[in-house]
Amino acid sequence: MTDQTSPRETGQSLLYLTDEQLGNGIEAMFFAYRGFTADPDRILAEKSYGRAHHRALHFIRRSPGTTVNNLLTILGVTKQSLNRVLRTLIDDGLVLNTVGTRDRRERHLTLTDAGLAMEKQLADVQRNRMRAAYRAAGPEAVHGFRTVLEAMMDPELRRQYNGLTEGDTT
Amino acid sequence: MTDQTSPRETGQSLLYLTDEQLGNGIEAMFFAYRGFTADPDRILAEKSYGRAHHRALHFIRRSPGTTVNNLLTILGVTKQSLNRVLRTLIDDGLVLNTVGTRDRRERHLTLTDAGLAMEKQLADVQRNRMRAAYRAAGPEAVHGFRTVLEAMMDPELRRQYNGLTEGDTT
DNA sequence: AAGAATATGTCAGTATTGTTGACATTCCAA
DNA sequence: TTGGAATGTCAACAATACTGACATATTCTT
Repeated sequence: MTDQTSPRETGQSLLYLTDEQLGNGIEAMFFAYRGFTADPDRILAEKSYGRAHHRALHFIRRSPGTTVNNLLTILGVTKQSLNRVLRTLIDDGLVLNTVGTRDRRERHLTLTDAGLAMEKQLADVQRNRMRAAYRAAGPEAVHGFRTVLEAMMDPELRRQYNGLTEGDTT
Repeated sequence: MTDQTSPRETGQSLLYLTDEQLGNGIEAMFFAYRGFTADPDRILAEKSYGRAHHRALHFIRRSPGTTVNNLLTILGVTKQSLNRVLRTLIDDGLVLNTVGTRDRRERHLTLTDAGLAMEKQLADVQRNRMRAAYRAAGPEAVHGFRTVLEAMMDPELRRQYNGLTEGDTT
């Protein structure tokens, strides 16, 4: 059997991290991410959309009026890849693409009512799972969860993330 | 600003979970998973492999002698998809495919020395990030992290996961 | 005003990873 | 001995990513 995480090590240094313990965390991420995407995926499949559409809808709702470039940075994909997804969302009337007023080269992206409804439907099932997990685990676990996830991000992504979640002390 | 997680709610029930708090957790998963896969992805790209190869190597090392069917269940893909990946790994001499002794229809998968080396190279960088995150977050956060991830899995995947990590009380 | 730089969009080609469906082989078990 | 399970393989297709090249409109800089 594996040795437990030593309770002697509290605070900042966590010694005795065996490869196996770390590997279990890695597998936990893998399996949890599967669960994390499972519910939206089922809805998306019905509507012939994919995860890429979900991500676009999510971040446009999150930052209404965001520019294409900003979205590219957050999503970390190429403009060609994003454009394909945005094209279908715009054509299907879920996303509005408006020329910028200050800088007319920019396109500002917002969700239409239909887009908002779609995003909500996806967000709801994903939040439901999240809520259930949070409730089952308890507030202290949730805090630790968020702390570890944040520490796992690339520094640049962490900045993006912190910019989005300002004011949330969960 | 968002209200904090109420310290009154400790233990099992966590009320006051706003959509925004849950959404932040969702984004944390998204950004953290990007970080989680970033390091192995860089190595894989050099060698013209993908994440699918990494996952196969990981779980074969984890359960040496596992059957194709077992791997299919764990990975949650079709046999055609897995077979394509296994084919290249076998042809490249990273995975051994041996006929079962008890049931000769089954194929038992194990890593060759080259496969073990490759898997270790990938696991090392992924564990390094994990270790850094764990250290930065501290043991209690790690415990919470694992608890929430486990609660987020589909029940069936959780069973798979618990089967693999038996004895780890981290 | 000319030219550089920026933001966006688009076309073409390619790779990875997933899917279905069909079919063959091998072999265990009733 | 036959039915079904485990495995492998072929073919076609779809989603999502990539690179590279190029076009257009706009803004900034000199």
